[in-house]
Amino acid sequence: MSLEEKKISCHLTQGEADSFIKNLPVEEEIQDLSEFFKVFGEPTRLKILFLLKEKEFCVHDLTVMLDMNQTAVSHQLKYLRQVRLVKYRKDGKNVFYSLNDEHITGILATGLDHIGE
Amino acid sequence: MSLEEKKISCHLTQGEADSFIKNLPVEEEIQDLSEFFKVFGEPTRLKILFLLKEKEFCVHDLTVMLDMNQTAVSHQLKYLRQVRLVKYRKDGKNVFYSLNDEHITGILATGLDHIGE
DNA sequence: TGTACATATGTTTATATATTCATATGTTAA
DNA sequence: TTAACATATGAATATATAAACATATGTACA
Repeated sequence: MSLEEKKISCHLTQGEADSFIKNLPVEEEIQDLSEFFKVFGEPTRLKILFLLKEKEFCVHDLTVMLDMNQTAVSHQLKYLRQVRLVKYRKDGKNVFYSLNDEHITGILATGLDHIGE
Repeated sequence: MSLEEKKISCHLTQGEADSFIKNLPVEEEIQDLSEFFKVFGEPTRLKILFLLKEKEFCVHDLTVMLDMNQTAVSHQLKYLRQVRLVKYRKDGKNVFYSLNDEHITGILATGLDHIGE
């Protein structure tokens, strides 16, 4: 019996295990992917994204509609900026934010579809 | 000038703001949705899901392939069970886990598509 | 130029949670 | 029925992070 055939686990040989591990996304992709999904795993960010799906808004618009602290909204917008899901333009005293990724609407729709069962 | 027309924010009247707020998913949906996405926002859970996408595995299989503490794996499997993304069957000493949701593959693919740009 | 307004950001605090440790439960086979 | 193995789980710990607080920056306008 070769080394390859020896079970290292319930039903796995070393060779089989290696093969499954090899087909996993590499560590960096896993990290990036989890950070991408993490964005959507927080209620405030979700609400911001749902609002921006309709049209661009300035920070104060969002603060009013979300009924939240301006600071909290700004921090979340900074977060969304860093992961490049939103972009912004300055106009006088205001900064207008809008979506910057065409996947967002689809992702949100899939999620809604899921919980709507 | 009616109350409706008075700006309460940068460019919003009260009526407009109310309208956008009304079109948001209700609070409970937002909560459910964020908890759904939160599942995918963690590297260990992602790896488990990617592995289970191939075939069912017992806890020890996963522990070996992920090179992780059995306890940590069990805790994440419990989590995944609770949000109904995996199901399990017992077979003697082993418990085999498999995916329990047809959205998962699509969600993962969309995410990979996103980070692959 | 000073005041009000809009936004950003560093720090702190409170909370959530991933992992580990210790241990319990359950199963199989000697 | 005892030993070895597989899995689960409660508690402790360490870390991440959302929100709040204090404050800074930047803009417009009187």
